[in-house]
Amino acid sequence: MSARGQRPDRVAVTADASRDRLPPRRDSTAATIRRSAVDLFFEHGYEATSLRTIARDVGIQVGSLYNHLASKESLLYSIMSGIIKDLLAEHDARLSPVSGTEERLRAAIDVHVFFHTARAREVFIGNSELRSLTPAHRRRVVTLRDRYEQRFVDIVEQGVADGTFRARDPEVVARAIIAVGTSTSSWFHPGGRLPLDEIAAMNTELVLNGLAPAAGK
Amino acid sequence: MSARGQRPDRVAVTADASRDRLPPRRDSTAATIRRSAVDLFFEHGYEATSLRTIARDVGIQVGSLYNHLASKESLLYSIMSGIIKDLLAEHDARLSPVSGTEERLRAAIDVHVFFHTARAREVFIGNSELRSLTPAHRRRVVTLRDRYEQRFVDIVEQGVADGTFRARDPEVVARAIIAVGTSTSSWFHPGGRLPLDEIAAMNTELVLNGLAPAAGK
Amino acid sequence: MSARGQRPDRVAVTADASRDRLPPRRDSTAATIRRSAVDLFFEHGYEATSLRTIARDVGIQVGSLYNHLASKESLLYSIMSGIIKDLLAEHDARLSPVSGTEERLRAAIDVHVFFHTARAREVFIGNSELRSLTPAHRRRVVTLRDRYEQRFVDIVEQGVADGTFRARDPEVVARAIIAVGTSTSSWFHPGGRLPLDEIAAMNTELVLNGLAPAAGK
Amino acid sequence: MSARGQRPDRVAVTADASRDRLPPRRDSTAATIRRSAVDLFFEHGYEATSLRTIARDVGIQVGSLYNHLASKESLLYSIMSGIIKDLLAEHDARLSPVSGTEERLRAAIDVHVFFHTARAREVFIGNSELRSLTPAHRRRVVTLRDRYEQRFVDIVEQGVADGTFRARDPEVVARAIIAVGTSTSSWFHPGGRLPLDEIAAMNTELVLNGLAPAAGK
DNA sequence: CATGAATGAGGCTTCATTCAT
DNA sequence: GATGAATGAAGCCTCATTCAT
Repeated sequence: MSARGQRPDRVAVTADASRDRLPPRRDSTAATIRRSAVDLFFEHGYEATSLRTIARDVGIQVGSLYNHLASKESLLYSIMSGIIKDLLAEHDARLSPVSGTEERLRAAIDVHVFFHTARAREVFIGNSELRSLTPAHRRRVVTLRDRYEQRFVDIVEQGVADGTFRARDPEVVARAIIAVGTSTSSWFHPGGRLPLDEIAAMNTELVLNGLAPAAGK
Repeated sequence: MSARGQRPDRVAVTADASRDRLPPRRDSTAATIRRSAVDLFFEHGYEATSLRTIARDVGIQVGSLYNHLASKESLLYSIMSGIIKDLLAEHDARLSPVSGTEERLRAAIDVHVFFHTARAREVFIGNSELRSLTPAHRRRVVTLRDRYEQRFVDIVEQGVADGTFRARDPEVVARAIIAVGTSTSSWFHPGGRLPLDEIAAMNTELVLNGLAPAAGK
Repeated sequence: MSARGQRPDRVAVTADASRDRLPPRRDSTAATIRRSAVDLFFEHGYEATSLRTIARDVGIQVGSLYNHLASKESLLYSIMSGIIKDLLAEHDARLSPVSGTEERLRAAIDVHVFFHTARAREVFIGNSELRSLTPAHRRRVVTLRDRYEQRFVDIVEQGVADGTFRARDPEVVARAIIAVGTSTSSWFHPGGRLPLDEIAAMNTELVLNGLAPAAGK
Repeated sequence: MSARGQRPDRVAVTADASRDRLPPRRDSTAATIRRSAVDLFFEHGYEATSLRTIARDVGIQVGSLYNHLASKESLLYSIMSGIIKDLLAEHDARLSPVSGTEERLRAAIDVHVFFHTARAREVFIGNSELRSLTPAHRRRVVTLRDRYEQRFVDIVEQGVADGTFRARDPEVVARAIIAVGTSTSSWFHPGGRLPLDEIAAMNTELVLNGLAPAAGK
């Protein structure tokens, strides 16, 4: 709960790596499009955002977009699958060296909150635009999301098994934990009344207390 | 935590009674439209739902819709403001006779979870379509939502004041509590592995334990 | 050119007689509709005026309009044929006692200008909405208009025959005279810089001078 | 009044040259749209003309129109402001070398009549569709029209000042002159009983006689 | 790679008209 | 006579997508 200050950037770094892969030249048009799309999908929603708007934001003509993407939906899919893959990668990278059950849950919540805040717009899209995906694409994204959720279930189950936690149903609890962290990203904004690491700490505390075996009624 | 079985219906009664009337015959066209809209907005989103689709679902011509509504947006607004008003009413009705702080929080979580599950589709719309409202309408809905959130903040603050709860920041905690309950409605479906009242109980337990003063570090 | 003050009302009286024919009871709904239609057709044009707007102006529902009219077009036709019939009647009533050629032209211009100003809105509609009539209705209105125009041609021809006027082509001149008077109604408004009878006098003077045989080059 | 035969073409040249080019082949789509719109607005009026109809006339899809115009109203505005600007330019070009007051009025009437006849459809639109313009656009067109009218007022005032004309009110007279010329365009059609230059001559004669100082009463 | 024009479908909304009550 | 709801057509405009240049 102490040295939390340096984490946000670490999170952000990994996250955006995918964006400028092999040729680290100046910003490719494709990357600019992706960034515009994230902003606009976040602000107005996928359905309410037209390719015209994206093109205007990027500074090219609508037709030119098709040199960089196959369809509007494929653009959404690439954003949605990208963000969840990044989240999984971040989670795994951060959790792999941690061993104690409680410490693992702390770390998991931590990554979750910071990632959701650092990349709030993409995460928001990831949570709200599932309906607009092709069935095939939707299935793939849902699979990734389930995989992430399972990470939390595993930790809670492990904790229940080794006596660290007390929980009637690890799945329900895992979802509650995720919801707490996710919801933070929807109202937190930098420069507000409280700094992010303090909010994260409170969330963690609430959850860990809630799971503490001694506290049972 | 005991006699929780009979509550769901009690909750649902106030608001959508018309929906589950026994003879599903003649209902006012306006009510049918509203019901169709709720279903379709929930399933495909407001932007992705066309009035054509609603009209087809209702069984009238598109133009005929305008005998019952002023615009597509006004339909959305009436749904969104309606659900939050119902929620507030339900909360107040259920909480008014309860006095102990912990009991009040229990009751609040209870109403929240059951309401969110009984009317999951409207609630979901209420949480995701703010962007599609007119600025004026958006402001009104946000005001109502803030009012509801404040109910939880008040309870937590009261609990902190009288020593029932321990919380560093009542606002953050209130939001976490709401998020836990709200999120349940997005994955729960009747007939699943667990009954709703059990899930609600687990959420309540998690939260109350999390706030228990004894559990402090 | 002297006692012109009493004429406007005389003109107006005949004109509106048709409106409240046999039962001089309180304003029939039909008359109210007609008056609203004249105002709205004048201000926004026939095509741009919806029956909804007329109904709102009258204070009834759209459907109720059909208790008083057969169709939107028939409403227009009744206005258009009514105004031209009134104009013809006015012209004939005023001209019948006048005998000298120049005096007859003076009187004709006079009636024309005052009628066009007293009932400017209907006249404007009569001049601009021919296109919106049914072919059959259009033919009838055009016939009436031609009949009115012929009144002026007759006077000019008579004047040319008896040496009062000099004109190469009476038809062209007659149309010019009518145009001068008609155009006045499109810019004149009571309370402006000049009173109507003075404007009419100037128009008459211009035309009579233009036709004076002595003035020929 | 002498060599008037060659003028019509001179008048028409400036503005609509493209319309009567010999090979009626490939024209820009934008120009084709404009031409269709002029024809259809003239024949049925702006409100009664749908973009559907224009598109069909041009031979493209309705949506494709929007590659060439911003809105239906902007199309109307471009036609209306274009015609009055052309008229002003034509007037100035033709009047600039003429010096005598009477000669200037002759020339002005001449240009007016021929322009109004050569481009009768656009002029008609310009005179009848003001109501359908945006307030801002309407203001701009009205300003241009006032400027044109002022040209005639100036000439008449000059004539009154130097004794060439006799007129009680130059503004009223100027409007009468314009009305005579404008009205001609509404009934004249080539191949009729009289050639255009003869009609124009008669109008000019009527007006000049009407203004002749000797003819005073 | 970018452009500009075309497509065809569909968006929300308004219209005149009809008709049972 | 008035009402309110229904119809079916049509209004203007925007959309994602394609393709020749």
